[in-house]
Amino acid sequence: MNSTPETVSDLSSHIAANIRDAIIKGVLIVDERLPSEAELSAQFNVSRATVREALKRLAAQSLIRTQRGATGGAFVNRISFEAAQAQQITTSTLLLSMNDVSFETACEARFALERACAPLSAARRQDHHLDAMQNALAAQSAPDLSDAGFCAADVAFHRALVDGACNPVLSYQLAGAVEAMQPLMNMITFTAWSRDAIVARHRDIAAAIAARDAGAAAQGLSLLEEETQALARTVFARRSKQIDAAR
Amino acid sequence: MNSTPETVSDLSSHIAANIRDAIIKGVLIVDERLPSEAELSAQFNVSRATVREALKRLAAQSLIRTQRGATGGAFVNRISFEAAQAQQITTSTLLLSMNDVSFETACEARFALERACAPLSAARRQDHHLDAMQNALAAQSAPDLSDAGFCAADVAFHRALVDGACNPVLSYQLAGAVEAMQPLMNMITFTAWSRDAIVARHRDIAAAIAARDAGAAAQGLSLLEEETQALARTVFARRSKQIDAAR
DNA sequence: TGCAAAATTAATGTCAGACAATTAAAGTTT
DNA sequence: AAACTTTAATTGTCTGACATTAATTTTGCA
Repeated sequence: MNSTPETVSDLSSHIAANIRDAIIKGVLIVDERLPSEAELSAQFNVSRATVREALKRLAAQSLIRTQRGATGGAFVNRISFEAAQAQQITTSTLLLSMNDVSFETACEARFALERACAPLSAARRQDHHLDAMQNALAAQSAPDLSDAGFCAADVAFHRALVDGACNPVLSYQLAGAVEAMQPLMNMITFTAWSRDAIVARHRDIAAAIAARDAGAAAQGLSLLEEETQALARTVFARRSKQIDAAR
Repeated sequence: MNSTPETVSDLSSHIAANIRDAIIKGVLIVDERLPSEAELSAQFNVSRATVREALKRLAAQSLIRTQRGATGGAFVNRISFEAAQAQQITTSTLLLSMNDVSFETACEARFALERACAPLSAARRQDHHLDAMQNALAAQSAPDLSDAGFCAADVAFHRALVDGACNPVLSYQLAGAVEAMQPLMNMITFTAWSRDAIVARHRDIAAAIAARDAGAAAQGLSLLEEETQALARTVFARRSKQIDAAR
């Protein structure tokens, strides 16, 4: 129930934490208008500039939005899954790149989570999820596709798979895991041969989901994980050998 | 690779987005010092107050930290798993409470994700993970424990289970799912009988993890999910009946 | 009267300049 | 050499002003 500690002796942090807690506890409800900056500065006995810095902090977390004009002000924001996802992707991406998380670790986490979606997706997927998977497959099979394009289609495929579970919470959580992997995936150069292997796995997985076969889908994901890990090992091994040779 | 759109015509948003992109793209690296506020205001041709609002936005996302004093300034922050988790928990919690996500949906997502950790946890758990689970179990078995205390111990148990997978990315992702459920769980009043049932399941799961039996752990989690869902249905049904009666 | 234009008002967004607080480094004294 | 003092750089805060935006009210005219 407690939010970020924020024990720092910053007035603006303190005020931001104060308002944030009120929002989390439900004292301030969605679309409710906060007091104006002038009123807040009087309430907290600080200058307007300090209040504004606090409000900007909250705006950065999508907790509030502001409107100008006579009836404007700061309003408690209803966090959308979309906005939350965007934030989570930014955070997850930086987390992976800054903390030297190995490809192996990130990949393992991603596929473990995705396998968790497989049974639900097999049970509930709609036709449009299958269509989205087929479209992604078609895109991936296109010749003369850049590596970035291949990765983008890859993400689209897996997001369709996850969305098939028809559980927005699951989709939200997985978006972070899948998208944050992209910079790591982009480090890999996909040969024509490895692309074929991936597409073949995807085809199996799509068929399993279409046939509502949860076991086959999970197995397809496990195979794909193994192949992806093996591919990454090969690429990184070759790269480090080149580095050694260059010395 | 793109961050939050932020097409709004706010100078401070614009500047924040600018610096954020530089961090994401790696133009600014960890622990690098940004130009001073005075320099930034000169560079972007805005006042210092505007620059400060931009920096506060970034600080709210843990992208930078600031230090006062002669050699102080704003520094690119290495996002820690801990800080990222705290943010994610705040966001996830609000997401669930503001978007009227049903208990059922959230619960389903949580257990699906947890089952994904079970095989890894069974394979890799260390003794201290088992100890943490046993401690949580003991806490949950204590008589005269408040519902909030019971829920807190519940969270501790499941986090130990997840941490057993020894994959920081998984732990990070799951923390959001597990902790964000707490406010929903707190809506439930646990009878002595239902507590016993939950503790019994936990005991099974802990034993399965200790025995490195992935299948049994997953099965235990599935049973626990069923019972939790059933319990929630009962509680909510009784509550809505009371509301009807009060009319 | 009815309606369009103009004025008013209340709010956020931005600016400029000042001072306080903090901290590291340089200088001074013992 | 060690302890103290000064200095300089930087963030944190305050004040007051003006710009911009947008809803509301008033005014003017047909």
